[in-house]
Amino acid sequence: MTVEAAAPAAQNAAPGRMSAVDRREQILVAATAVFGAKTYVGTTTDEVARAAGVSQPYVVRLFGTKEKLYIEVIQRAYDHVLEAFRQALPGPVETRGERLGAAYTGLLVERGMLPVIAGSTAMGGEAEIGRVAREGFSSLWRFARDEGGFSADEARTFFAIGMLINTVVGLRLTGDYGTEVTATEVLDECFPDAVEKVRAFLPRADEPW
Amino acid sequence: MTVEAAAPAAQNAAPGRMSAVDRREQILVAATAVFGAKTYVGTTTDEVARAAGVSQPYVVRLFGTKEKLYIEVIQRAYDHVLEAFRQALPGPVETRGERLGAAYTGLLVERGMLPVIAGSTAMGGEAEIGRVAREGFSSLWRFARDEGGFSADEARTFFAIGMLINTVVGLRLTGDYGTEVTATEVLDECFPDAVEKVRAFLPRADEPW
DNA sequence: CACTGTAGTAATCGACTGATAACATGTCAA
DNA sequence: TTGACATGTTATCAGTCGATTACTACAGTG
Repeated sequence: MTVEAAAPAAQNAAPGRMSAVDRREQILVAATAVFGAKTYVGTTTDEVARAAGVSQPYVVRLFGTKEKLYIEVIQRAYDHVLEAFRQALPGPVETRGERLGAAYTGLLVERGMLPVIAGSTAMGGEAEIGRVAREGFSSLWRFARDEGGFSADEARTFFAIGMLINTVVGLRLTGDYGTEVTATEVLDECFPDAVEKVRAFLPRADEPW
Repeated sequence: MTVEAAAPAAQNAAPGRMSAVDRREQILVAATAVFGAKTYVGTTTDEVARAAGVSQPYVVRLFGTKEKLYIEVIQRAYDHVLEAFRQALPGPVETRGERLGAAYTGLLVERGMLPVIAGSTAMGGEAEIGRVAREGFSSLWRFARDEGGFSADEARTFFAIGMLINTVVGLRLTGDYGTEVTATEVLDECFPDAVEKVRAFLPRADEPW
């Protein structure tokens, strides 16, 4: 009704049986893509199921509820960010910000990862989900301060830019690149090193994902 | 089901009849609060109606569809931000950033205004809504560049901080102020001048709004 | 081969929600 | 006053969605 449902149908055609552990991971990957494209409430468990190539009741049974599934999705997303940061940390302090920034935009290759992070930051009002989202953000902040050696002010700037990236991604500004002044300028002048990655991996405005 | 519905029941007890124009504005105010608290898809037209003190069908009839209502809400929100920026612009260049920043956080007094802006930046995937959201963001950017005299780099930093504010608001980090390290640090060290306003007007993590 | 636990589906239900239709009430001009 | 339009409601529907139930099929073990 509100969303022009585009059911993509089993992206990774799932063969016969699979171990529950593998199936869980596969569903989490699919769910990340769908939740990232349609937000938490806008996503149906059926869409997740079809994206993963399984039946809708099976998704529910594996994760209990849609909420629990979403919580696992954002926890996994924050874990991936943290892991990417950790791997990008070693190196000269001068380029530390660029390295971590590149590690963040590098996550664009994992469909829905960044949109899910961005979307989770708007869900502080939900009791359980809000708790997990705050904890996820906090874990990144503490990493930057404790392990990364960022000062409070450096951390502020770093995270601020990260949130701007989230916005660019969320708004699908990349679709207007080259045709609209603001979009072109934001991307071209402000994220010169990321623009290629962003443009390559991001859905355009007219695509559901 | 997913959201612990807390129907606030007619905040501004609407007396008898009202001109359609006033009623529209009243509903837009209420809708801003509800959409801001529960996101677009998470909000029902019935909640908006009860918050405004009218019946659900009347909301639908006045605005056509829920989507059109939401579009008016975010357009109005971006208009308010632009207006606040415009009023805060005159003055010395040195404090320009602080003035505009204060104008932005000052919008916290209008319930849902900032969350609605923040939420709209995640809806680039929706055809109509995405168009309006991109146009809204673009209007702010062009204001900063053309009327505000910001360089591209200054604009980037300014908007990045704004998006970080959105995140703080969306995550309800203010609820953890004083009890959690990250929340306290982000608010205390990074937004020293805004922390009072934020803490005064923002819903806590356990409140729906 | 039989047994058993795990992977998976089809069918279906109850609650919710946006929208519509039909009806009611107030207000103002002539 | 009366008609006519604008303001507003109650009742209700049709579609959607998360969840439950009951069933099926496969794989490994003894």
